[in-house]
Amino acid sequence: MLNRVILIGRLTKDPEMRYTPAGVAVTQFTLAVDRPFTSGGQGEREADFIPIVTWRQLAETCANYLRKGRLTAVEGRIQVRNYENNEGKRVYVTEVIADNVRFLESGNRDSGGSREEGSSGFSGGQGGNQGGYGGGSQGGGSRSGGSQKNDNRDPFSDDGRPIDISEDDLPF
Amino acid sequence: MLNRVILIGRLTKDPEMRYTPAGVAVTQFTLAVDRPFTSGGQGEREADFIPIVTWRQLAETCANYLRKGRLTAVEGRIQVRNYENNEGKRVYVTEVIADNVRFLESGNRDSGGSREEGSSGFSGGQGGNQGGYGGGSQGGGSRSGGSQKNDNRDPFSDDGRPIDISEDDLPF
Amino acid sequence: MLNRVILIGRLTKDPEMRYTPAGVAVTQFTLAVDRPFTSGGQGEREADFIPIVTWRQLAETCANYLRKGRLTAVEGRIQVRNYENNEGKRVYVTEVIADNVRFLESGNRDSGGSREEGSSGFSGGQGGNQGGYGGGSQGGGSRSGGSQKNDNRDPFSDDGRPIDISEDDLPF
Amino acid sequence: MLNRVILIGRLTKDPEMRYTPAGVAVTQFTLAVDRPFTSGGQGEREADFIPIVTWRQLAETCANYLRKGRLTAVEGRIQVRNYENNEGKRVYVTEVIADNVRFLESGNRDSGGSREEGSSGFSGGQGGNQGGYGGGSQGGGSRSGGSQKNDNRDPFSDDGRPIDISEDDLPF
DNA sequence: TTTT
DNA sequence: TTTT
Repeated sequence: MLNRVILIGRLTKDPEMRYTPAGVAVTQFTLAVDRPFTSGGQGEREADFIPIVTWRQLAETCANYLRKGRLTAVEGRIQVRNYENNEGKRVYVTEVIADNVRFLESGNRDSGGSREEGSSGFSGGQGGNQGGYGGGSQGGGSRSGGSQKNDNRDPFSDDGRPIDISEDDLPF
Repeated sequence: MLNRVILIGRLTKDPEMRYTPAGVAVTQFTLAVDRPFTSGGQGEREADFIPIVTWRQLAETCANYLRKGRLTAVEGRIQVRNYENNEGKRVYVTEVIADNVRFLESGNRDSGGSREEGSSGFSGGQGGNQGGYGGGSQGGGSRSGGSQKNDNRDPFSDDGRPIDISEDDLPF
Repeated sequence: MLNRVILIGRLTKDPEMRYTPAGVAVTQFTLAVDRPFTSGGQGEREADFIPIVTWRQLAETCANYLRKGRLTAVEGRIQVRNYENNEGKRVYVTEVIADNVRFLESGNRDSGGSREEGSSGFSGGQGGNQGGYGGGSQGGGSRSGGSQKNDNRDPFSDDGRPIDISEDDLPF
Repeated sequence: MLNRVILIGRLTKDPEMRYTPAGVAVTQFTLAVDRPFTSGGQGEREADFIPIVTWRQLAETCANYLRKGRLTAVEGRIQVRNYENNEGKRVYVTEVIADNVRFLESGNRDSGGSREEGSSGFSGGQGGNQGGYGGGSQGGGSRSGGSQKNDNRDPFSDDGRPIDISEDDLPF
C-alpha cells in the first residue's frame, strides 16, 4: 500500500554495476547508516549496513559518481526477495530499491589523487559545494525504473543460471 | 535536494476538482491530521489542517473516490508559493503536492444511504477490506504529474485573472 | 545518520508478544505491503512481507489491538542484525524497528463474532471509525523504546541459548 | 494520525535562537530545497523556502552549529498555526517542527577564515568527513521537545504582546 | 472555514 | 527577504 524509505549514510565500498541479459543497468551498493544511539557500556556507535539497488539511468549515474565512503541520501522502498539456495533452503534477501539518490559529497575534496577514490571517472558538474543530483523519479517525466516488474530478482546472483528476462518483460 | 512528506488524516470536506485553461485536472483538499500529543490542561487533541494538491490522473481519481471524513494517506512534497495580494502584500502559501494517495477507507461502509457521503459516485472495486489505490508515481511508468513545472500556481485563485498557462508549458 | 521507514500494509498473522528475561515486552509481526505495480504477464499484484519489531509499551499496545489482516501504518527504522547459525554460517536479518504504529482499522467491523479476529480483547476506545493510536515516540514524553540499545537481538530466536540481557543493560 | 517530513537543503541565513519567557530555547531557520525539476523555458531550477522550528536542546545545537549555506537534513512534522493579524485577518503559518537535524557539512571546509561563516565557534569533532549529529528524538531517552504542547505559538512574533506561557505549561 |  |  505504501512503502517509503529514506536513508542517509556512507558507501561501504565502490558501487558495482552490472547489466541484465536484456541490457538493463543495475547498480548495487551498501550504505552504512549510524544508529541514533550508542550501545554497550563504552558508548561505541553501531551502524546498520543496508543493501541498495538502483536500476537503469539512475544505476549508471550512481556507478559513475558514487564512491566508497561518500555521504549519500537514498529514497526508495523496501523489497524482500526470497529464493531457494543450493541446499534447498529458502533464503530471504531484503534490499532498498532506490528511486532517488542524492550525492551529498562530491568527489573533488582536495585533490583528485586520493588512492581510495579508485578509478573515479567523476568529473564535476554536480560536485563542488552543491549537493549533487542522482536523478530520481520525483520529478516530471523521467521513468526512473526503480520500481519495475523485473526488480525482484537478484542481479548479483552468480549462481550459474542465466537471468531469464526477455526483452518483452522490460518496461521500456 | 530532497523533500518528502507522508501524511495520514481525514478530509475536512469533499475534494474540489478544476481544470486549467490547458485542460489539466487539478484537485485540492485539506487533510486534518491529529497531532501526536494533547495540549492545554484538559487534554483536548488538536489537529493540523494541511492543504493537498494533486494533478492530472491522480487528481481525477481523488475527485472520484475521496469524500469528506475519509481516512487517507498522502505522499508528496512541500511546496511554498507566494504571490502579491490585492493590497500589494506578498502572501505565502504552503501546500503538499501529492504524487501518491491511498484511500484507507472505502465508500461502502454499510449501506450507500449515508447522507454524509454526499453525491459519492464511488462504487467499490478498490474499497471493501482492501486499502484502495489512488495511483501514485512510485510505480513504473505512470507519469503522475505531481511534480510538474506548472504546479507552482494556485489553480484555485478566483481572483479574476485568467490562469496564464500556455499549452507549451505543460509537460505532456 | 538518518534512517526512516513508513509502511502501510496488513498483518499476515496475529502479532506475537514475548518478554525478555529482564521483563521487557517485545512484539513481532509481519506486514504485507502490496507493491506499487503489477508484474508478470497476467497482472497479479505482488507484496513484500516485512518483519516489524516493537518494544515496551508500544509492544503491548500492538499485541492487544492488532490482529491478522488489519490495515496498519508503521513508522520506524531499518535494522540489520546478523548472527552465526548452527552450521557456522552468518545469517542476516532485516527488520523494521517501529516507534510509531497506527491502527487504521478497528476490531469492531460489524459484529464481534468473526472467527478470524481471534481472541481479540479489543474493546473500542480508539477503534470505531477513528484511526486508532498505537502510541509512538513522535509526541511528547513517551519513551517508546523503539530504538533502544537492546533492540539488536532477536527476541524470537528459540535456539536454546538464553537471552543475555542484564537489568543494567536496559534503558529504564 | 501520521505526519512525517524529511528535507535536505541549505540554510538561507544563519539560524536565530530565542528563549520563551519560561526559558525554553527555540531556534528558527529557513531551508532552501531545490525542486526536483526545472521550470520555465531556460531550465532554471527553483527552490522551496521552508521554515523550520526546533525546540530545547536541539534548538541550541542548531544555533551553535548551523550556518547560512550549510547542507542540512531535517526530520519533523508539518504544523499549521493561525493567528489574527493587526487588521483582524486570520493568517496561516506553516512550519516544519523538527525533531531530528543532521549537519551534512561541517564548518571547517578549508580554513576558518571565511567571513561568511560568521562567529561560528564550531570546531570539528562531528565535522570533517563524518556527517554531524544534531540530536534527534529517534534514539533512546532524549526528550527532544520537538513536539511539545507549546510549539503552537510563534516564538518570533515581535508584536508587543508577551508570550503567555506559564512554567506549568512547559513539558519539563 | 475544518476531520473523527 | 532567500541557499548552492
